[in-house]
Amino acid sequence: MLAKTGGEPALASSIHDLARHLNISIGTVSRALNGRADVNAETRQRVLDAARKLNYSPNQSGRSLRQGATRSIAFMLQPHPGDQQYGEPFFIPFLTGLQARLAESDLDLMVVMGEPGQYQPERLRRVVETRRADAVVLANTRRKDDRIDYLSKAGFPFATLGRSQSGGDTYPSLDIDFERAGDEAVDRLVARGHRRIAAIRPSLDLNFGYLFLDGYRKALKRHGIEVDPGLIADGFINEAGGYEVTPRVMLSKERPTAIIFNNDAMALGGCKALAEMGIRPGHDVAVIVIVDTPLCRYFSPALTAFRPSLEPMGRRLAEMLLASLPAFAGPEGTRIIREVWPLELAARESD
Amino acid sequence: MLAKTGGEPALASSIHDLARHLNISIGTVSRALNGRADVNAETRQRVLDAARKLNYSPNQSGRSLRQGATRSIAFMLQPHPGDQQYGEPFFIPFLTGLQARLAESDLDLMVVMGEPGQYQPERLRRVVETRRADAVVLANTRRKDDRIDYLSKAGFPFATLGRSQSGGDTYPSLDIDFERAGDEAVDRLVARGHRRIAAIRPSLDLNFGYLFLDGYRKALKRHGIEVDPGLIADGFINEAGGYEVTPRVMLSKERPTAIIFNNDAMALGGCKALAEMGIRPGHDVAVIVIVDTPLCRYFSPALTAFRPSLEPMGRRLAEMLLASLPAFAGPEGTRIIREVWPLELAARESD
DNA sequence: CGTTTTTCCGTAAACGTTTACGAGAACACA
DNA sequence: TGTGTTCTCGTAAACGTTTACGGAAAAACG
Repeated sequence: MLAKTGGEPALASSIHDLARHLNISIGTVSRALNGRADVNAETRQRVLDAARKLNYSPNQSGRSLRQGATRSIAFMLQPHPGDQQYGEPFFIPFLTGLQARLAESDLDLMVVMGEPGQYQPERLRRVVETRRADAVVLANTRRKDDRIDYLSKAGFPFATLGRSQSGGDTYPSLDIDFERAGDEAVDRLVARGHRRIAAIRPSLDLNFGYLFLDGYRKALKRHGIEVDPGLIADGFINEAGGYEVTPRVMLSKERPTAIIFNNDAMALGGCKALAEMGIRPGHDVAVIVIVDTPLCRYFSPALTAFRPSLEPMGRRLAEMLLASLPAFAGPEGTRIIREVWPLELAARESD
Repeated sequence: MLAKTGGEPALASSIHDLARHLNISIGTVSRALNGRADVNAETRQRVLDAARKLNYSPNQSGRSLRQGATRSIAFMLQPHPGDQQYGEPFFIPFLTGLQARLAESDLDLMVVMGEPGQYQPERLRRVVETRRADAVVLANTRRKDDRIDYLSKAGFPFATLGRSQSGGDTYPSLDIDFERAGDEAVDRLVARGHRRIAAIRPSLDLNFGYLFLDGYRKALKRHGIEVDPGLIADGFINEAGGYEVTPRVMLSKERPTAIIFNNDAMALGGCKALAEMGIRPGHDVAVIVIVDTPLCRYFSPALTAFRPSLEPMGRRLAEMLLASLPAFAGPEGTRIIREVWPLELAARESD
């Protein structure tokens, strides 16, 4: 058994303490606290005052047990594996928005760490089975995603940042329009005279890698440019991956004049490789990054990138998740919403 | 009230279901599950089998309520404020280690988001008062830290990554030896012939900024170099901060030949500023970064940096926290441990 | 065979809430 | 004054666990 939080009176006060202190029943105290109608105005005020004075706040375990709901939402943070892998700064603003919207509905956000590199539902299973959260938010969705399969089979409510082929259309999802971003990136490069455009994306089954490539291919086709498999490369989704794989496309028989990176970390690694080959991004080869981070802006040369609005997306996904929960759904009942948001181009120096 | 997780039989089974199914009392079921001695071996096996078959796992709310402990530890992730601020990739490997060690003691890690930029204990208060966690881990400790004051006054168990002047010596803490890193950075630069060495650190009250500067000053003094206030600058702890503040030291009356950055994001912004001034890191000015990230390694030129071992630190701080909790303390009772870990130099191209 | 010990299990209380139910008091209305 | 309605509150059960206690049966011992 862990340390009880009792001992210091300031924290230990329960609804019973309030009742005893006021010479009133616990039922009345609870009703007063919860704003029920059947309690005298003066009594309610006395309860509220006493609650403040005794520093009362409800024990969440007791409340959860009684209500069958924890009033907390879990976000699964899934680090990529590998040495010195610092993971996903990407998610901080998203989480900020998510948290903000949940707080408005008096819900807590808890982030659970996934096993680095393991996209299996083990950590998730723990949350679900011990009922630590009422719903889950997933990110880094894969094309075929075990976590989604698990959650839908278990009938546990969830929403995802990113689409997947798993689970059907049974859950809310919000995604960035990677397809359009890939398309527009090609458009932009072609308009600037490029015909040999390389694409570098993560090798994992991450769904956005496929979406990006779809857009890339579609745009090339529209411009009558044949897709050269030698200009498409998959690498591990970090700096090392970009570093390793970029030379491969640059040593293609006909060297590309532009590269689109599907990930900022890969772009950094890729630019490092370019530098070692004596190739200057922005001069000798154009570079566009699909998801912007501060790195892109402060790199030299500053990298042209497509930027999502992560904080609003966090808010929005929370909204969509709540709309899918029976307890929160508005008049029109439980709705499953799926949205795809465009990215905004941040034109800088590298293309 | 939120969606009950009941409905799908696979998830809803309680200890009562097991008891009914086996024609046995719930007390016996609980004892069997918890490995108590006073239960027949055959009975235990039957219970275990049934638990697996009915996919039983204990309801954490019920358990927490009864035991007065949640078996979960909260980590407070405190984002920096500001537009497009992607926060703290730094913490992912640390959290991985923390989580791993906690899991070994069957404890869950939950990350709670702090209000961006607000180092006040509001979000913490919520966790503490509703007893959602049994202890807290803090990072980004400030010199004077309201969160630490709050937790110690409340008598709530916690540990910190990073030291502080608040709260006395009453809590376990693990810190990086920023002082020594600052010292060694100067040492290294002096050995390479530098005498005018700038220091750029975060302007917030973050404690490590002070420790770093202490080491910097001490080393300069040892080498008989007078501290030039014009070579020390504080900026906001992100790329923009480094970008803004670096020109200031470079335009000092006598230009520095080396810069030590106390933060990788600030270093990135700083190098951007240098590039715009036509100053090449590694050629025209030496650059050392105190806390290494993949960015440092893949930047061009690769930035010499001091690297902490974050994952082991996470494990270690979990260990220290557990040792301070009465319920986990070993035979020697409750111990408060404070440790400071050295950094390892990753010598690269920029100095 | 009687007594003591051990083994095993059931009973019930407790953790802190919320809430259905009912009852007493006050009030309105005739 | 009698009856019905409205306010306000207390009672008690329930959520799913764990655990102190006691008792019955079995085993050990003389």
